[in-house]
Amino acid sequence: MANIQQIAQKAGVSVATVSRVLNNATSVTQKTRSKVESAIKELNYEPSMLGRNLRKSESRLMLVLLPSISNPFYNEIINGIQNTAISNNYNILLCETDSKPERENIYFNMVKNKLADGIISMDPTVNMQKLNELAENHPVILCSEYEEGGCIPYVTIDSELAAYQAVKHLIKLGNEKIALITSDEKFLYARLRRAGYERALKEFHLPIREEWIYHTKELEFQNGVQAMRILLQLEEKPTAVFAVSDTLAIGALKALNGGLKLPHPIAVVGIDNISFSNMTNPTLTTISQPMYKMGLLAAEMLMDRMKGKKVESMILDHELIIRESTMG
Amino acid sequence: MANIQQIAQKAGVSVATVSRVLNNATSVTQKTRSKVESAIKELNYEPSMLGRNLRKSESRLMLVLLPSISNPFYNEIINGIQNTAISNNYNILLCETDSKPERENIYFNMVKNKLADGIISMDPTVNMQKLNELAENHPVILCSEYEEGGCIPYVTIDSELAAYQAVKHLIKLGNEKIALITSDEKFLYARLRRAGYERALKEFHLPIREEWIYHTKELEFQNGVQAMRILLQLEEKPTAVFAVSDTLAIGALKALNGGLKLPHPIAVVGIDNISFSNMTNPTLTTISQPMYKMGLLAAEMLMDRMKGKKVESMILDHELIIRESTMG
DNA sequence: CTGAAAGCGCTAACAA
DNA sequence: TTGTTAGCGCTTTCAG
Repeated sequence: MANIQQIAQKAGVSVATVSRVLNNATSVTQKTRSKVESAIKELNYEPSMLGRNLRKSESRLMLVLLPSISNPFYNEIINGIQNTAISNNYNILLCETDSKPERENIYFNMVKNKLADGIISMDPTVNMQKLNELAENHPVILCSEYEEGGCIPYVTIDSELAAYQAVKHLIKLGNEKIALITSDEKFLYARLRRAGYERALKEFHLPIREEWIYHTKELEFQNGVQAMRILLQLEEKPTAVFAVSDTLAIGALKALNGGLKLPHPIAVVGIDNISFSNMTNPTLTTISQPMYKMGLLAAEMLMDRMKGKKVESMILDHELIIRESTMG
Repeated sequence: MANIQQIAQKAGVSVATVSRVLNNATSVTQKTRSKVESAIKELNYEPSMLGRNLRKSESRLMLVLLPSISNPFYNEIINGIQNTAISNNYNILLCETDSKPERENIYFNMVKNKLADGIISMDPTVNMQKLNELAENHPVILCSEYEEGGCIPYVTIDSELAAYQAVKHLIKLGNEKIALITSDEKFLYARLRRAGYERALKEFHLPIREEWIYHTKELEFQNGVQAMRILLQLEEKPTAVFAVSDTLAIGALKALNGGLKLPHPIAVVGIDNISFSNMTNPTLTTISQPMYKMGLLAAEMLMDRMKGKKVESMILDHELIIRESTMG
């Protein structure tokens, strides 16, 4: 592999001039430029980013932390991040933590080691203390999951309101026994969505019964299946279910169809509007999050941060999408 | 941020010694080591990978090219790649090309520019000519999609056989009118799967009718829905459908349920065994690919390549998973 | 066992 | 407009 020296020699100019050509500096005569360019072609030269990165002390890489790419919720967010990043000459490194602290540490170190310029975390399981420490010296943005009252800027939706609206929709349909399938309440979104669920129930004077609230360990389909099966074993069965993610809701739907015959179909609502939610049978009523926009904004915020600008947290709008799973 | 110089100064040793401590060289007395270590702690020092990478002329990053992460088929493969990479001190950079050549070029350049040490391509839309050129000077592995008779090592399954077995399964169930939903035949897997489909039909003296073969533009759910709708409009409707991916098959299933009443249910088989395939109603019969293993092997092959070893292409086993969509 | 020094490939300040 | 040169932070050879 040729280096900048060899190009300079071949073209009969200095390395500085080659560098100027490489970086489209204006102060190069067309004649010199051509000389350099033909030397580059001749030697099949590709400038090394390693040298440039060291010199400029940047990597133009941003890290995107997420627990697992198997949750399609992240797909569109990632698209948003990626498109924004690329158009700003950045690249993204997708980092699956699998909710393992060791993994997380690897990625934190990449930032500390200058191998990445900043980090967008979408991982609810992230170690907030460590992330806060990192954020003192490095650009960090939270996306979707965030810390209340924390100092890291975030972009998210109003989870409490979303849950409230989802449950209210179920109530308006005449349901009075509404179950909640949620995940571990160590996660803020789970606490907020539960709060929204309870607010709706209270507002309509409906009972909040612990046995109708099921906590899953993860957000995989199977967790939703499992949850629904348990709820169906109750003496007093719910007539409707609100799940805090589409993956759980889809699992619940699966447990419902082909299961025991019930006097009434059980209505189901999810959150996220993942693409698969329109392929289930029945199709899933859900709250749509502006995933692409969240990703786009998170990336913009990160880049502002990297430039040293201050950025404000944002809360985006969501929308109830009514489909077959709540149409009896 | 402290650098190695400052540590050396603080510890009263040379930078060489600090470097030795950093890299666990044996030839450092415990006493010197402690001095250095406490200096590191005191200054909160983190070694810069930028310097190391330049010096060693490696990035310990591998690129993973795929058309879109929204196809869950890639999830498990990526897990396999990632786990292998991490345990070898590598990181992966997921690269969505969106089937756009500009995107692809960005990633190829990262390898040329030394920003990445090698590349695993799972992108059927990849520009094979350019990839071959790249492979002359850089480590490249193909995963899933490959080039027949090409010189880039690959890991894949026997697509022709998989398709043959899927269709044979439909035939054994008594189906004689079997449609094929496939994608553009510029892709090798599409050609191979069609070949398997035709081999099975011929073997049982069943007709191959062009109107029962539908080509989709992409592999999204919606493409499958669309395809099935067209097939249902035919005068002579097929009684079974083989789709070359689970996403298409799931779309087909969706078009089928809630649609017009048919004398017999239409059987559907897919390929991939993505996690959704078990959540549809009915659940999907499919050919399971060993996705995790494919990813694992691809990563190992790439690392061997990066060490300069020769590697052999591999064809892995698949398996027919029978579920409700072919159980009438 | 430790230090001095060269150098990886590039950019940018300064000089000409 | 172009060249000279210092140096980004690290590893590694060679000497001691």
